Amino acid sequence: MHGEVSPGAALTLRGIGKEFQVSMTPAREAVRRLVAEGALFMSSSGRISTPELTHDRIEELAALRALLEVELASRALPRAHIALIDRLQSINVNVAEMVSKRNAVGYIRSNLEFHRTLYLRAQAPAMLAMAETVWLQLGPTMRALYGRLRQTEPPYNHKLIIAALKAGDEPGLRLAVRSDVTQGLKLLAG
Amino acid sequence: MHGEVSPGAALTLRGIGKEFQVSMTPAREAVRRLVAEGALFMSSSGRISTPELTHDRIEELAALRALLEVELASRALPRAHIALIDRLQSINVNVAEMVSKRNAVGYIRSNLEFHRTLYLRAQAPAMLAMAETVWLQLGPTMRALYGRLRQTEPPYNHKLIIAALKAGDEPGLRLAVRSDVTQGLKLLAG
DNA sequence: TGTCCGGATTTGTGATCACATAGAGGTCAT
DNA sequence: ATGACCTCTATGTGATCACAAATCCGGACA
Repeated sequence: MHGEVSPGAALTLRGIGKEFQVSMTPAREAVRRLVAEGALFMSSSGRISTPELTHDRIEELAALRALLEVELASRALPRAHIALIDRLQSINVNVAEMVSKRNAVGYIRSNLEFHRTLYLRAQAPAMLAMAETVWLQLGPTMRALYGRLRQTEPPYNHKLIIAALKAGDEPGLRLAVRSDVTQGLKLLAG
Repeated sequence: MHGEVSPGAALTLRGIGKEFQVSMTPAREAVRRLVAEGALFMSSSGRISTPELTHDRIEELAALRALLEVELASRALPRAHIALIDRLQSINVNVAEMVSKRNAVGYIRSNLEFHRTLYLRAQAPAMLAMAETVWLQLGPTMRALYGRLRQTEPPYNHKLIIAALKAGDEPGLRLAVRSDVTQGLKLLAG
């Protein structure tokens, strides 16, 4: 999810087992789960690798993010008190810091933390789980994306999101979330 | 997915293995996958059962269905040729037949086939997979729902869907799909 | 009659093994 | 130099086992 693994990287059950000091069995179960969630790809012969997404697939996943996350944000809005907004702002400082440090994994991690913190307020666990599944599928690809980020791109859309939350502006919030989710991925899919 | 198993039913790895003439290992992997997809519930001690959904969760899953399936239908609309519509109508005959026979599993199966056939045209595999995951989560609960169906409820919304497809009427299609997806589950969640 | 305790049984977990097959890498003929 | 072929290693699969823990079922007791 955090882009620590490159797209197309090959994995083996024995290798995973060794890495985490367990036998093949737990490694297999973890892999099966991740395959079910779309986080890993299993070839017809059973070989395991990180998926290499086509442009079409990236666009589709971006559309899914927009669909789900706009709804989650919208549901979180009426419950977003000042404490939440403060917390989002503090996470946003981290995001900016990671951008300036050009730390791709840190950027993705804190960016997703920003979104998750907001969506947790939506009280919609199944919907949040689906959004996280999409993040998982995009993980390896996102890293490739943020490698191309301009040097010190500020999380501008995040500021729009916070402003809309403060103002209780639902249309504005929906638009800001949609932009935030879509813009980076659009660049990559193009 | 088809409601063949009741909500809250307990399953064991050895039992599943015996049922399908395999050892525990493949049963475990299948179960892990289904747990990952939300189709099965695993207690903190690892016991496996079909989930018993709360009303809130049912409402949330219904909202997810609406969100995803409206989008899928909308994307399928421009590609819906007459052959597809014919096929939907023939599936719809099956749906009506299952309703009149009060065959719950058959009803669910053919109803989902109707939706899947339409959504396949959307050319959005990730989105369809997510919709199917929701169906999977609702499976056991849906059966309980359709047990309460009125005797010969015709698939009225399906006819609206077909009419909207024929007319190329996107707003009408979105509304019809939303109603079809929501109405039954609303009854159950209430 | 209801409650609590204790042993027997069920159940999931992780490890290990034999096996079939897919890839990788080298060899040889053209 | 290139492509076909072949061998050998790497890899996933399914089965089985030992083990720990949870659950269940009786019985004893209040």
